[in-house]
Amino acid sequence: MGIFERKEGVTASSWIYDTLRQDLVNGRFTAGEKLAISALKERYGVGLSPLREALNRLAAYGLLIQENQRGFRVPRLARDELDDIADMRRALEGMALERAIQRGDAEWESELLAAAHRLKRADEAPEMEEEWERLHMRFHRTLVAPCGSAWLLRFIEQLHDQFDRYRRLAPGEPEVRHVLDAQHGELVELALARDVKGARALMDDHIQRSYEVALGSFAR
Amino acid sequence: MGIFERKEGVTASSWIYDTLRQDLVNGRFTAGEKLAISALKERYGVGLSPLREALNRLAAYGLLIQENQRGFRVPRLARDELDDIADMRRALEGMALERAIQRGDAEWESELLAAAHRLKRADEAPEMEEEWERLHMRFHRTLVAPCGSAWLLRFIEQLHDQFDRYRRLAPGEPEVRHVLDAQHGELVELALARDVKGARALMDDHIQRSYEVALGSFAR
DNA sequence: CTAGACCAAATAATCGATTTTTTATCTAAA
DNA sequence: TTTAGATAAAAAATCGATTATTTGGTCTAG
Repeated sequence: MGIFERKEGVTASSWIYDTLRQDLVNGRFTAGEKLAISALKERYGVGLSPLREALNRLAAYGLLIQENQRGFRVPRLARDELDDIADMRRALEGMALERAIQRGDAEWESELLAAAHRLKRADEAPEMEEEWERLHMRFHRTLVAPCGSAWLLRFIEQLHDQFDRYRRLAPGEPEVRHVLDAQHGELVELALARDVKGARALMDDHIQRSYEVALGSFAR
Repeated sequence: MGIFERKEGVTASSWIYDTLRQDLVNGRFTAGEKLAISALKERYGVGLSPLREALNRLAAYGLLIQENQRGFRVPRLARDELDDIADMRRALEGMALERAIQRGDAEWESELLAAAHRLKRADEAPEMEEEWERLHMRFHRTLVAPCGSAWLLRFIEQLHDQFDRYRRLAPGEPEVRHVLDAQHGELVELALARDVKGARALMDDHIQRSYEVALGSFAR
C-alpha cells in the first residue's frame, strides 16, 4: 500500500474557502462591505452550495460576519480590535515561543534555520510579495511549532490572519521593515541559544513594531 | 423606530447549528463516529443544505473534523488533548480573570453576584441538569466578561465547549462537585475584593479539579 | 413634509435532483 | 490464501430551481 495517497482531494468548497480566505486577508474586499453572493458566484465561477459552505466556515473562523437572513459582511477594521489582536498575539505567541524553546529538539533547530534562511532571501526580492508572505507566515509558524499545544497554535494562526488584514492594508515602511526583517534572524539566534527571556522580549518588540506598522491602515 | 428588533430570525441553518453544537458538547454522539449526513437529515428533520452549512461551521469551530470527499467525523477523545485544553483554559481564563478584576465596574459586580446566586440555587436542584449547565457556563462567562478582549473571550468559550465534551462524559463525583460549587462563591468574593493573585490561584485550582473530574471520561 | 403601509425587486435560504467520489464486494490470477 | 482489478452500492458534493425574507421605492393619511 502506497504512502502517498494523502494528496487530499480538493473540493469546490475547500478551494473557494482557501481562495476567499486569502483574498479576505489580503484586503481584496472592502472592510464593512456586504458580500453579494451571486456576484461571488460569477467572480469565482463556483456554485451556490460550495460557496455558501465556504462563507459559513469563514464566518465561524472570524473572517466574515454572518447575519441571519441578511447574508455575510466583511468585518470592519477598528483600532480597538487591532489593539486587541496585537495584545493577544503578544500574550499567546510569547507563551508559545517560551514553550517551544523549552521543548524544541534538534530537528526543530534545523527547520527553523531553514525557514529563516528562505525568508531572508525573500526579503531581498521585493518583487515576490506573495512568496514573502508565505515564507513569513511559515517562519513564525515554525518558530512556535513545538510549543506542545495544538490549540495554542490554532489560536495564533487565527490571530495572524486577523492581524494581517490590517498589516497588508497599511502603507509599507521600508525602515521599520528592515528592522523587522533583522529581528527574524535574531529570534532564531535567541531560540537556538535557548534564551527564553530574551526571545520573549524580542518577540514582544517584534509584534509591537508590526502593530505600529499595521496602525498605518487607518491613515487617511 | 423600536429598539427590540434584534430578535434575530432563526434560520434552519442556525437552528441545526445550535442544536448539533449542544448535542456534540453533551456527548450525544460517539467520539470518533462518522456522521451519516442523510441520517442526521432524518433525525433532525432538516434539509441537506442547512445541515451541511451547519456541519461546515462546526468543523471550523473545532467540534467536528471535516475530510474532503469523506464527510464529517466527531473528534476522538484523547488524554493528550484534554491536557492541552485544560492547560489552555488555565492560561487564558487566568489571564482574562486578572484583567476582568482590574477593569470590571460596579455593574459587573452586581451581575456577578446575580449569576453566582442563580448558579448556587441550581446546585441544590440536581434534577435540572440542563439548567445548571446553562447557569454554570453563564457564571464563568460573566466572571471574565470585562477582560476587555473579545478574542480572548471567544477562545475561552471555544475551550469550554471542548472541555465539556470530556467533563459531561465523566461520571459524577459528588465530593469534588461540592468543592467546585463552593469555589464559585469564593471566586466571587476574591473578585469583589479585587484580589487578583488570590483569584488566579483559585481559578487555577478550580480548573485543575475540574480537569481531574473530566479525566474520568477515560474510566474503563 | 413625514411616518407608516404597501408593493415590487433583490437577495437569502432552502429544497430536490444530479453528478462525482469513495467504500464495499466480488472475482480471477499469483 | 493473498492481491489486484472491476464493479455495484453508498455517500459526499454540487447544481438548478423554488421559497421565504429583506430592501427600497412609492403612495397616502395626518
